Amino acid sequence: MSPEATEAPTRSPASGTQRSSSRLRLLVLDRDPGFTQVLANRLDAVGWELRTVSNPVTVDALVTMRLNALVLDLAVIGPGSWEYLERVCARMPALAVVICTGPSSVAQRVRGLRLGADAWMTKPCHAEELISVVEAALRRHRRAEMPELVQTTTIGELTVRPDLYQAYVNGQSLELTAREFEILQLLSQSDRVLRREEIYERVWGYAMAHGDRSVDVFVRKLRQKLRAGSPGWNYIHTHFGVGYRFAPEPDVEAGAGCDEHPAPRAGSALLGV
Amino acid sequence: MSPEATEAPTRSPASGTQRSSSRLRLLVLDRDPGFTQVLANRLDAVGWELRTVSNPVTVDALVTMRLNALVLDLAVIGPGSWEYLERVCARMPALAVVICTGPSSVAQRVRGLRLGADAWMTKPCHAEELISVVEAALRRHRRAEMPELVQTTTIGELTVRPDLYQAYVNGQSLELTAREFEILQLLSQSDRVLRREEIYERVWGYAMAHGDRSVDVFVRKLRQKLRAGSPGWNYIHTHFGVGYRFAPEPDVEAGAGCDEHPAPRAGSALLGV
DNA sequence: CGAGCTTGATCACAGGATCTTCACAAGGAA
DNA sequence: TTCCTTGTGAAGATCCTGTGATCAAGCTCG
Repeated sequence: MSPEATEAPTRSPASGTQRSSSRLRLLVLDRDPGFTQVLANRLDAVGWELRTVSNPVTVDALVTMRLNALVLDLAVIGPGSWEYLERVCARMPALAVVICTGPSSVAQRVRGLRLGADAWMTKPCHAEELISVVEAALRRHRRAEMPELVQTTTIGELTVRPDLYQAYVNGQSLELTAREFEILQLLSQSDRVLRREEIYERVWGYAMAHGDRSVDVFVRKLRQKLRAGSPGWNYIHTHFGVGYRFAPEPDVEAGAGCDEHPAPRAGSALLGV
Repeated sequence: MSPEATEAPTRSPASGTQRSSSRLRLLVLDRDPGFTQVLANRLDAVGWELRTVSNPVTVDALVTMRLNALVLDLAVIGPGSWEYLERVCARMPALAVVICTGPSSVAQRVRGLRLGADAWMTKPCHAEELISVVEAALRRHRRAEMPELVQTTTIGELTVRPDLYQAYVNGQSLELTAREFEILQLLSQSDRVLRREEIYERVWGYAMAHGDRSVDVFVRKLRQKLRAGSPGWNYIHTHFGVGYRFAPEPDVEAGAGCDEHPAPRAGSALLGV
């Protein structure tokens, strides 16, 4: 087989970005409690991680927060806000910055945008609109950073490389097919039991027909290849009547009595539907 | 054809490969002559290529224009403007879209942004501000594309020269056409598997139609020329069900004991939503 | 302004690789 | 035991990619 399929290239691609699949992190620098509260409620529903601060924050502090987006009221910064904005944008080019501040002149808005802000909203404004503006800005960023999101992970003897759409054991490719890889990746990313319907829907993209055994068949193929490449390990566990769970465990071949209940990870199953 | 620059294509596909050098192309769909005139004067000074149209334009027509940005007055489209906006954004994800229209409700603005617009300006507005908003939207793209080395690189026996828009082996030109070169450059710059849709979008500049085989055909032509110029090497690898990956590898033709190379397996994307 | 050449878009077909589907065996639950 | 769920193996249906050819559009050169 072709070398590339057989041996995992050594170079490490995905220079791990921090913002993996976690929730979007947004900081709001604003003093209006009412405004931030409304925003908080709305964002909570959307699932974003919101942090609100009403006093100036140093640029370095912002950096350590690993934000995805920043909503800034220039009034909070006061004089020197232009320099501040410029430094923030220069320091974190990948950060989505939305200025949300009181009445301003055209010249001011132009200046803000030229310094690196992605959008300018004038207060008072509707929370929903602000959110969609932030979303629009993030959409661009995400598109730009897509390639960075792939991160190779290693669990047990297994190495999953999304950039190559392949899994390896000791640098040896498992020769997974597209679908097999997707399922393995999905399973390896969650440490809970996944129902067949869930797996099917997330991999195939649409609802599973009643009685469809595709997932079972693929799990079998996966186990086959995993066993071949990494004998002595058990990766995919069956939860009778529920689905499958991924967790690397050395085979307790010999009489070791208790083989059961392998570490009930947090948030075990979802229980019956 | 001359080995060197097939003359930098007027504009660049989204790949931004050479976008940096060519003028930005902007289309304004608006009926206000005064407004567009002011804009024209201003943009002329900035060096952008502006085109103004006061009647609806089909999405396909927009695609052929190879735009960088679009400023749209929804009033020009009339009923069905939402669908229009949606189709435009879906078809050209890399296009910067700014809605510049009359008075609107919060709900309308939110809807527009959610459908894919990058920004929303309310008329009447200042030309200078509109320009800076368009710039802000474009900035993201360019930033994403900046990292591209306008620098010649050599991999395997292959030398890619963006400055000449051509690839060489032993100083011998491969006589690639513009599009062939763009694809080769894109592939050679990333060391991961690229899905066809991704390749298409970054080279052609808009979304790939379902079932389009263009990428395959070009890859075939590329392989042909690569094989002709650099026999004994394998550059583009197929990942069944996923796409292609670039990696120079000497052909392990002869009886080397090792088995065949049945195309590197690979998993497919994480489903594209 | 037209002939001739180049480039890019589509098709149809062939050979494989991958998925689905089945029927049956094996393992759990009651 | 008896019913239901899951593991297995295999065959046929599908889907995917490589390839060669055709056609339209754009450009160059007379």
